[in-house]
Amino acid sequence: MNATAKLSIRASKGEETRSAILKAALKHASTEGFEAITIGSLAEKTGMSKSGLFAHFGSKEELQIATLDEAIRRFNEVTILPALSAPRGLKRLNAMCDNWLMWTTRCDLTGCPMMTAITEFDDKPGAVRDALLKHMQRMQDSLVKSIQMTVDTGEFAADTDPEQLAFEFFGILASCYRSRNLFR
Amino acid sequence: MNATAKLSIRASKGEETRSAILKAALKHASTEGFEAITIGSLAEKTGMSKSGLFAHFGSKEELQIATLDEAIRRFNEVTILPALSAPRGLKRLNAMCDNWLMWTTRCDLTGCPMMTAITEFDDKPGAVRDALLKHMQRMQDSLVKSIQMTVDTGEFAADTDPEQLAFEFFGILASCYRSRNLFR
DNA sequence: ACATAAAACGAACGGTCGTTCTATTATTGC
DNA sequence: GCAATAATAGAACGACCGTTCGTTTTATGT
Repeated sequence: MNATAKLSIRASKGEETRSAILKAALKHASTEGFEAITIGSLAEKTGMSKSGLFAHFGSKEELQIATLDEAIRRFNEVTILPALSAPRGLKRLNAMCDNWLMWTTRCDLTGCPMMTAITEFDDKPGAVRDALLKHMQRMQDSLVKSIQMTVDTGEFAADTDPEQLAFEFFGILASCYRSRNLFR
Repeated sequence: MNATAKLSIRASKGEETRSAILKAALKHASTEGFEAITIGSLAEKTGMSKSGLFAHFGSKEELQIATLDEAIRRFNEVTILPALSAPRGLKRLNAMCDNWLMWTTRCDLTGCPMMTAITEFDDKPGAVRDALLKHMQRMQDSLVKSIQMTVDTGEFAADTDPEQLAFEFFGILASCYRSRNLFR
């Protein structure tokens, strides 16, 4: 009779271990990459057997996609959602950017899994790349929308190109992450 | 009696095949990553045996470093060196930047091997990371030096921070490569 | 042309990979 | 509490990994 068992509504055992696996997988992917996720090492890290862990996903590709989904879920949780409580316009945009720069730290990750995923899969057609593209476009949309709102409130010049600004922001962000990890 | 045999000075057979291997390795690394270079697939691609290819490097790590060196060699060949024929200052900087954006295409590569290497090894201590760091700092130095010259000629404001500008340039460049590969 | 050295091969090694079975153990709904 | 069911374990698989070794082929210097 442990603490979680007392909760009236609780995830099934399977879902619990599944999310524990994904937590470990994400942590690994953020530093070593998604291709570096191996069933064996992940099983060892979670104290499971290879086959037991494998059964949750059915294939390595599915595991990679699930890990990518988990990354996005956590990203939204600590970056997009909290920013929505700030008023529309520059304040919200600022909050979003601040959260964005901090999100890996807040999720206890070393590198940014999205950046890693992009360089790993941008040239590799398949289901993982498709999922990645979908996620990236959603992220970009969130950013563009926030910029557009800041234009609408008059805090940004009316002739601002939200798409272009979002593009530049991505670049600076990439630079920050790169130099942070490469040069410490 | 083929064409190359007629040349009075010519690389030894070993050096020839070695550079052929590195050419294939670089092409592979640029799209799939340096960790994805396997002795077996590379041997097949070059029409050699695994052991014959392996003998040229002694270890996979040495092969990765040699491939990284080859990338830098080619980068300098098509980016830095040609720019030096332009007069110091803005013209040379411009030439350098133009070449930089085109270098992977000119070397018949799909992605940028340096960008790939960074995300693969920034968190992975070892000889490859050490070599990478050395190369990256040299690249950055070249850029900073060219910016400094442009300040010296008066074409950039005297209070320009070359380091900061170089940093931003790297970011924009990363964005260009990313969107080019991810969104085509 | 020939001795020597360099280069390339082929087979084998212990490991690890992702994946597939079957069997066992926990959890769940009634 | 007891079936039904989900979750996990264990062993084995073929494939490929990086690496070693002994042999054979090829290039080199004289």
